[in-house]
Amino acid sequence: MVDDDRHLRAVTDPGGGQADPAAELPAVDGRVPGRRGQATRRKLLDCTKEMLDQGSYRDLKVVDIARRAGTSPATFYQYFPDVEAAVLVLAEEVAVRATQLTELVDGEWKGRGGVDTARRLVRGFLDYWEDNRPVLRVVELATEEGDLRFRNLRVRSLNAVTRALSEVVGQFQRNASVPSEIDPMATAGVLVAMLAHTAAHRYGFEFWGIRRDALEASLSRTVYWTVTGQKQ
Amino acid sequence: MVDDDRHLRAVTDPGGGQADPAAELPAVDGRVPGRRGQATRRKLLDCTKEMLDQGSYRDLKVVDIARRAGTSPATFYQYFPDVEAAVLVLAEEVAVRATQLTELVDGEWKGRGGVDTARRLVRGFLDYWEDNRPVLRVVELATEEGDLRFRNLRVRSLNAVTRALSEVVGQFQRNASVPSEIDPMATAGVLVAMLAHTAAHRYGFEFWGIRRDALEASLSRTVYWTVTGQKQ
DNA sequence: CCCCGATCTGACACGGCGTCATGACCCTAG
DNA sequence: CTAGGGTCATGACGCCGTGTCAGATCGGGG
Repeated sequence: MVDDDRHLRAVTDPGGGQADPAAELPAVDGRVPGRRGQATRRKLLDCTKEMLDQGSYRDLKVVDIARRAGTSPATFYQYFPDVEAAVLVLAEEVAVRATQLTELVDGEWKGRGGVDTARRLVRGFLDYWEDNRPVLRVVELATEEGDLRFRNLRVRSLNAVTRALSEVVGQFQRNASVPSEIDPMATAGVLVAMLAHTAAHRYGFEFWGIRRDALEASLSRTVYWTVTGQKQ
Repeated sequence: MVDDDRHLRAVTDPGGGQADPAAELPAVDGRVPGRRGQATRRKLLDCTKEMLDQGSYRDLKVVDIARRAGTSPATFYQYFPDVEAAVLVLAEEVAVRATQLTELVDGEWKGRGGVDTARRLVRGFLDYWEDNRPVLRVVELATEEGDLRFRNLRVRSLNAVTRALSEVVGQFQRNASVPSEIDPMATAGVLVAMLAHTAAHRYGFEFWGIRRDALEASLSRTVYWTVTGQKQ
């Protein structure tokens, strides 16, 4: 109980390493690891990811990660307070890549080009999810379980796209194409929810014999209409 | 290892109790419990639900359920092979209530009435989720983790609504309101995904200051347009 | 080649899991 | 009302993963 502030210290006491905000200052027990330490830390992270690619989050044990990394469980705890913490770092890395989605919203939405923009956005979402499925699965999961760390992460990564989309909706609203009583942010949020959930459950759709083309088409159509308020 | 067929037996050997398909023949070790047994089983289920209402699924321990029910852990294992099994029964009960959603699709979709039908469907979804949030959370969770039992359950409950919606889309397609190259089932699936995900993350939306009214409005608008292919 | 901090790990206490054998309970036939 | 037999509950146990030490090991600068 006396040592209960270890994790806290790791967070509150940057130990002078705060200079580089990009490198998640990895906390051992308050110190910043050297070259060798960094390597093991990375190896542990990689192994965590590999395990996640294979089995479920629920069955992700520290022992297994350690074994796969060829170290002892104790070593794992040297770098992360628990499994969640390790996964959180992975999630952070994935969240950064979500910015690529925001860029897809920047494009022509008026007229025929709008359909293409919508389609590109849809493709981007499906691809992004495909590339990072295992980690995103956990983010979704942990968020739903009420974990604030993951929730904030999720909000941060989807916030940008949502705001961008909401912006576009707002334009078409001033245009009188979208009814004035509609809340642009709500609309954008709902669309993002649709994209995220569809992407997450894609293989569930294929189970019903629905191919990716058809999915893209339906999603694009709905996105385009909802955003622009216009028939394509 | 000789006894490894215990659970199997529970499933494959109805023991003559198959007459009532509504009563999930509860398996102890192959026998069907009597009055007292039924009672404890129910109590365990109820306590499981209560625990689920409070804490996360990950932290749901057999010990805690048993303690709350005022029995020993061993008793729990008399009725369920593991925690998942108990939750699955609860999920089954919730899934049955999903039929109420299908009924909401039956209604006038043409003209002004269609907007109301869409709105009622949206409301139904949000309410259904609100009423059964904790259990549905686990269904979503377990499905995403690849658990087939939960996945099938999820498919079964959402399948009905999706098919019904797809039916309506098909009508408007023959009407030439919806483009012929669109797959009705894909479209319906995408809409259901949107509704489910939005309902599941509703409190995430409120965090952004988006009220339920706005959410309903945006959802209804998108549903109506996508289904009917017509401006409201 | 030695030294010292950085890094790793064996050993341990703890707690939940799942499984028995056994005992308590209840109902009913005699 | 009481013994017998099935129903139900549980104490006790072995197993395994967690998280935490103290102490062993490593490896690069002096």
